[in-house]
Amino acid sequence: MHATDALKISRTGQDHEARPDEPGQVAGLNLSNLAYRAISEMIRDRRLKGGEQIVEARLADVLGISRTPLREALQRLEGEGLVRKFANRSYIVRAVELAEYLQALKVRELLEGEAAALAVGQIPRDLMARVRCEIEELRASTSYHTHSHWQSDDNLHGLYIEHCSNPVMTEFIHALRVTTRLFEIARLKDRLEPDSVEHLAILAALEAGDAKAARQTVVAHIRSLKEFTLATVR
Amino acid sequence: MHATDALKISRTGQDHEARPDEPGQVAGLNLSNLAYRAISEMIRDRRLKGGEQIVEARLADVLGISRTPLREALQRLEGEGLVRKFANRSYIVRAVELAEYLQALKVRELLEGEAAALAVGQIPRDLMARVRCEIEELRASTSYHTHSHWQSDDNLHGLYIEHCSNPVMTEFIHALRVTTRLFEIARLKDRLEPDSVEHLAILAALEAGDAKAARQTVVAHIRSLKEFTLATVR
DNA sequence: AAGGCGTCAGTTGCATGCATATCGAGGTCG
DNA sequence: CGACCTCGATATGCATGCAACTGACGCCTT
Repeated sequence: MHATDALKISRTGQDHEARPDEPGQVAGLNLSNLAYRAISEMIRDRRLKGGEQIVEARLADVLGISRTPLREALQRLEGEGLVRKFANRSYIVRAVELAEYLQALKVRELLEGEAAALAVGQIPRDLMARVRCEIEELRASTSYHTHSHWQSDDNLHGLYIEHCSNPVMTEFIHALRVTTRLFEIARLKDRLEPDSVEHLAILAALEAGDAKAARQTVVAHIRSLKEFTLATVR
Repeated sequence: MHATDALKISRTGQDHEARPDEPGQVAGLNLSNLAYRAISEMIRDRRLKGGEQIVEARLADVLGISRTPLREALQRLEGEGLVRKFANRSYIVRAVELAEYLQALKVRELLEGEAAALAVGQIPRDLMARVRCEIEELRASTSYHTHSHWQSDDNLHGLYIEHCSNPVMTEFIHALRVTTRLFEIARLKDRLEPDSVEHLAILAALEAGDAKAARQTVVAHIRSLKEFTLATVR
């Protein structure tokens, strides 16, 4: 009847009896919020797959909370576009199809290109050095883990996304990247080598302080991603 | 203790677009949704001002519903960024400051320019003709109404935003336009004449099928808006 | 006079219970 | 045999009640 407690969310990190005087309430740590984060993560990790139906009572039980905060979390996710609801039916985890993926890549090309150009000269050198190390380690590694692939990807793109001096642009690019990541790329592993090469090219342009090259390498990278997808899909 | 019923939302209204199995149907007509739409409109119409605190019980009473669906609506709005909440305090209507406004305009410049170029040749001529009429009527009118100013603005920009063949781009531009509209422009009325002129220039480029000119006139229009704001602010 | 503490009103957080809508299985009638 | 109706299992929609938290005010102590 009861799900294992492993997935349950909790304010305390452990089970019962919340400690009321723990600070760190910047984000707000109520059940709605925790559920929001948990579900958000489940979707990104594909523990909830695109198109899957969400049954409130069951998910609430899995998370160990009642339906009320769960529903609030789902509404928030709907506002962000991670789930949708039709008529009076269940929530559905958003599924990104090829067409939408390509459309989002097109927009990313525009925005990320601009962000890269704007970020030139704004990025701490040690940060770039660290990301370079990460890419090289990943490339040299004998084992492959999806998670570290995505992480390195986030870190590289984050370099210019976070330092373009335009928080609105930063936010929108993040949203776009969520969309593209929801599209399940077959044979993602085959992207490791081209990703690494292209990422290093972007890094070189950023380190050289060459705005034109930064924009151009980023645009080329995103186009390469599009070509790869089109090639593997057909 | 009861508010006047004037503002209350209701299912029974003439909302007759409730086709049972229309494919695009996302809305659903439950109280959460109605509250969502009502509040969304209140924010856009500035009946709820930026920075204003939202007291759940009171707003629920005004809308004639209980707190539960109201809270769900607020969560959704938070996902969309129209309201924010700090720690365990009340929701606050989002206030867009000058800096964010300018950042959003910068992004709009990029995206709307591209959208206009993409939309060339895709827009029904009669639609363009109608928008042209509207602009000319508005310009010639002796009275000024904020609402029709915004409406004409929406219609003109909508021409290319809706017909750029990239729904993802469409959606993001819409979100950006919500952000910029939340910024209260002082002396908006003084924008009527420049808006009209610039809108007609955009229209001419679209009608002529000149993609380069379309992008350029749109970019110029948005830059003009920025200049105007900077001039009136100081 | 200044700082600590209790109290209270106002507010949000959440579980619960009941009303209502949906879907499918199986029976009925044309 | 198929269209339609019924009924029950399963879902979602929402109001309500109560617990917990917050901020303000005033009293008490020092």
